Amino acid sequence: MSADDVTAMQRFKVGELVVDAGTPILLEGSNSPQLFTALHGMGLRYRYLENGERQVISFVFPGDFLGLQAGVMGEMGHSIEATTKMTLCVFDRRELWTYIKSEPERGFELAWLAAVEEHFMGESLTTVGQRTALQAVAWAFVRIYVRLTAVAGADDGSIRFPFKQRDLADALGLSLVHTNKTIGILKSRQLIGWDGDVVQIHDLAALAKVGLTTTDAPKLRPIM
Amino acid sequence: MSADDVTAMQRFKVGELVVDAGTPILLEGSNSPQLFTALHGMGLRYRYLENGERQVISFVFPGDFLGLQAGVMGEMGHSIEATTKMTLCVFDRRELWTYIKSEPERGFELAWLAAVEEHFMGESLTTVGQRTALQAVAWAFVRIYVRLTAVAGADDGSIRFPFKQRDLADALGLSLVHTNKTIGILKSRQLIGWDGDVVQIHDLAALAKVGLTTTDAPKLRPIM
DNA sequence: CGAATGTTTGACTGGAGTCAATGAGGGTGG
DNA sequence: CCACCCTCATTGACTCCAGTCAAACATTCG
Repeated sequence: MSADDVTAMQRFKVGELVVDAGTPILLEGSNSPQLFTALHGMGLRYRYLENGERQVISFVFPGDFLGLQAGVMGEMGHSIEATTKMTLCVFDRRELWTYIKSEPERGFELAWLAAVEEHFMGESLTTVGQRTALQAVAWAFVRIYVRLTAVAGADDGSIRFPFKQRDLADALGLSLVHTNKTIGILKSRQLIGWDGDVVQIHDLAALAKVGLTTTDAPKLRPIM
Repeated sequence: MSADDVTAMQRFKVGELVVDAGTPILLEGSNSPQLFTALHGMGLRYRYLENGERQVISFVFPGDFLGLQAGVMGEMGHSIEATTKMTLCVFDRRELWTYIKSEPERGFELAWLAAVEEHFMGESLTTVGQRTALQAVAWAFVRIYVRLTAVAGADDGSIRFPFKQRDLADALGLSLVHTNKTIGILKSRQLIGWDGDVVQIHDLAALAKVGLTTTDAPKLRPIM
């Protein structure tokens, strides 16, 4: 964003919110008056099925915009919860309209955000549907690593990943047990390490090969 | 859309395009100068994996907007192909910018379109990841039936569905053989019929129950 | 020290994939 | 008109990946 954009965002901004780990931020079906940008910490987007299973839609990392669906459609299609303590930049939904009217370009940016989310979701859909557990887990680590290092910059082969194996399993549509065993395979092959909330990527290229993906960072800027 | 909106769309519209069955409309990675709205006919959104597997992202029905990602992000994340002969309403991408500037509300509508697509994709993700073949297939028929009858109106329990079992299998991430057997179960239970390109929904409520879903039509209007 | 949470392993089962073959239509050219 | 081919639907046999059940560890916490 340009300095101009930042100024506009500042006017739009209402305040900052700090939530503890485990706090629900947005609920499926809700029409929250607030929208957020994640500044620090990490979280989860998820939905529950009728049978009690949980599907993790995606992980929330710093820089992600939260509540787009509520802001645009009036209702969230999934819930969002803080996994660690999180700092959120808060926007008022009523101001969103004002914000868009101030510059037509704002509306375009909003659409761009939505399109990016859709893009990632399409990629997830492909992975969950068509790959073996080993491929899916490897794919997930590559995507997470690329996403985190793209923003944080620091690229020493390790990332902070404060999630549980249960979360990864639910994200990939795999059982906890099988996810654990699959992670074990990647560990034994010296491709990754995972201890507590630190994940180490020992061989990104090899991991990408296993996950049938590339290490390309996604396009991050609108083209207009 | 209001009459006003339609007028604005008309100015934006470049022309109509008729494509034969099997014609690629938008390709993954491409930056098409044109955007489309499907007027008649049906198609498929899909991606190919490195190993040659195809994942069908969604079916394209009349009323769907095509090329949003290319228009906003500058690159499609998936390909779109006509399954039947299709009539498309064509828009020029360069005009999209002009269109948005004409009324800030336009940008919002664009974001709304993207959010709706994302919403559906999130639902698909949940289904593909966590359900048995029987649940997934039942879910798919319910969603397709609800979507088609919501627009076409005519609701006599049967819909035109010009796709192959292969397409449905790729959409759900199932093998062709297993999809076929699963369809056989639904047929034997008198829940559906499928002959050629006509699918009959004999018992929508029961089907929804099997698919762990509801028969609710999605919200179709922005709230601002 | 128990209680709670999360990771790791093993044994067993079953749903879904793969391979393979048979039908069932629809086109087409001899 | 019919043999041939091609696509798609259907069915059976077999295999295996991943789910489920169950139990043992490892940590943290009150």
